[in-house]
Amino acid sequence: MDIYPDLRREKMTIWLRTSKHCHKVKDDFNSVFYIEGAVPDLFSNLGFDTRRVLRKVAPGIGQEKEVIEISPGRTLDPRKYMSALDFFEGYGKREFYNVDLPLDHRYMVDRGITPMSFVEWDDGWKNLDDESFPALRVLNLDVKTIGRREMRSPIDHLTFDDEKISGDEEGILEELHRGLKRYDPDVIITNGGDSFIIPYLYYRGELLDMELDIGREPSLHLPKDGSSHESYGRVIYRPKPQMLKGRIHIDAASSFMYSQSGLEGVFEISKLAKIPPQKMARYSPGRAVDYMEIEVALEKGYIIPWKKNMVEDFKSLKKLLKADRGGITYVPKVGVHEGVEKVDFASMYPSLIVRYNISPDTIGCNCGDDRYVPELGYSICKARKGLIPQTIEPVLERRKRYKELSQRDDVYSRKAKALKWLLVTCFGYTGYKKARFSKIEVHESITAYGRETILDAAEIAMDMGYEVIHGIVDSLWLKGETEGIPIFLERVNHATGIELEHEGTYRWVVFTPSKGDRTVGVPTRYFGVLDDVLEVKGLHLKRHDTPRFFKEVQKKMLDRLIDGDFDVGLKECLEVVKEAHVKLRGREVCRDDLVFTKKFSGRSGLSDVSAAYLRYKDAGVNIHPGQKVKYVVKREGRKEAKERVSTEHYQEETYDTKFYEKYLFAVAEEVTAPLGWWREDVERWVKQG
DNA sequence: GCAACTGAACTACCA
DNA sequence: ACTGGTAGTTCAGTTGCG
Repeated sequence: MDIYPDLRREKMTIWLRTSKHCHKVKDDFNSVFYIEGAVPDLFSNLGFDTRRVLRKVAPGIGQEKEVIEISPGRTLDPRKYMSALDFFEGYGKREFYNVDLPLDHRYMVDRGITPMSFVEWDDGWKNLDDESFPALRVLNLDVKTIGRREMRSPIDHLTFDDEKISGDEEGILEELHRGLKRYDPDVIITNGGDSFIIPYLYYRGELLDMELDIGREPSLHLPKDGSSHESYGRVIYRPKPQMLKGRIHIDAASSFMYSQSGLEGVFEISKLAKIPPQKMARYSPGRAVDYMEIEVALEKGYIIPWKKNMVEDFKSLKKLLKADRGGITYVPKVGVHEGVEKVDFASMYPSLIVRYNISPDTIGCNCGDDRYVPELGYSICKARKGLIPQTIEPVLERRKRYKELSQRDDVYSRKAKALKWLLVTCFGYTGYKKARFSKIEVHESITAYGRETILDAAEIAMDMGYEVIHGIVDSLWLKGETEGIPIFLERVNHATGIELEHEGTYRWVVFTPSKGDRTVGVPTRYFGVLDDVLEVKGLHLKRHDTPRFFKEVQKKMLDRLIDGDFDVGLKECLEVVKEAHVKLRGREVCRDDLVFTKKFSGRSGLSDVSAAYLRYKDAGVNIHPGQKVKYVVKREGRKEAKERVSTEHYQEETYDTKFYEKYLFAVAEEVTAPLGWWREDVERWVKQG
């Protein structure tokens, strides 16, 4: 169930679930690795077996290379020895291979087992090859504190699934202990367990001198800050993971996969990528892609060089020099369109990767049996299947199967969604400079084929008499007959080899104008009624930083337009704005409905966000870069944080009506402008009428 | 000395 | 620690005017 290397005893620990009990087994794993050059004394002194071998280096095209294979004969993390070697010999003196591969993953690859699967253990593994997941007991655990959610506040009550546990603190914790013993859950789901709940419960237990085990074995859960890191100018905050032993703790608040695709999604990816579920819950889809590519590389007999950390990050300079282009974006025609069809390519980039065999080990091959990438002219091998296509192809097939099954069973739609994230990320990963098998030419080639594919589709559409209203990357908006779409799809599928799908028919669709040039449409902001369902993209309503009040105003406005009568609908929209305006002016809006939620990067100078950060700090709450802050604007532009914004820690009800009024008209304009009513028109109407 | 302008920084969404 | 493309707001420094 959960597998981790126990380095002290140098064994792998595996948790197994039978119908009745949970068992722990231990196994040895010889973590073989490779180095360049002569055998260092260090390794012979340690008693490691060494021999010279020939191996291919991933993800290269090239010949085999002579390296030394080192067999420690036991479970150990080779990286420890690498740093020792670096210390004696000087940094970067030789290449290392297979040293930074996750041990639990390697173990499973080696033994042919996967997490969340049926196996037999008899001092060795037998995989029983069953696609279903075992039945596990799942517990939802939550805690409510007396006062603020912090370590020093006592427990008010616990929620143990639907059961509320209250009373004095000692009683509550004893009841929790008994509950865990009795129910013996395999999975514990929390919301904020990493950042708070788990270390908090252990801390409260400690204060009362009580023994508390939330896992099946004791483990340490000290309260500790998480870490912030930066990627492509974005700061991301991760709380310290609180991993249980023998149980799977999933914190919904720090699990992208769980929030996107539920428990089944996490298990699905865990199984596919051979990552213990407790870890997978906290990993990004990119990590899963990395693991899957490692497995394929190992299967192909490659040795994998150690990807050391990049030394410098010349981001701006690199960006300037970079010729890499992304997907196609059209400039849509502003305003209302009727009789529009939406079509899009199913998993376009992954399908292109497979169809054209785009991979770091196939590009620039020039073996004679290759094809050439449009615009760029790179050669790609047709003869040998590449590492990336080999990784993706089964995922594509599996997702297709799940999508078909998802009509009948929600479980499959969740699994399909998890796989979708894997596929999307797989493309991004090819252009990510820190990724193990990234290669910029691969990324360029995928987008080049992508542009060619959608342009082909647009051309076929125009040949068939459709007007191309809009297009982004892999989607097209076409004005014309619904009846012709099936034939159109067929022609495109035939011409491009990538599956185009009919997303639906719009009753109407509206593209919003750019603020800079009111005659020009914006590619990623539109709304409409697609197959009788309101579809909204990119508007304030869809932004998580928009205060609730304005989301509701915009939603109400859009609801008035659904039936497609824009004369009546527009007037009703204006009424909605007017009502909201009166409320704002009269200070009748609840403070909580005016809260902005924005990410604090730690860089911004004198901004609302940094003012909010200062106010959190004053209240004794330290916000890390990458975390979000919530605030209400008290007085726009003031220098003093206290004057400028308020946060939840203070009883301050006041807000800047002028500022929020402006915001209201910006939100309203987004809906009315494409219908001919600009901000000043709305403002005039609201204030006079 | 202050308003107006401008570019960089920041935050967010779409595919 | 996935990508490029894009919008729109705000910050902070510079320019222009009186």
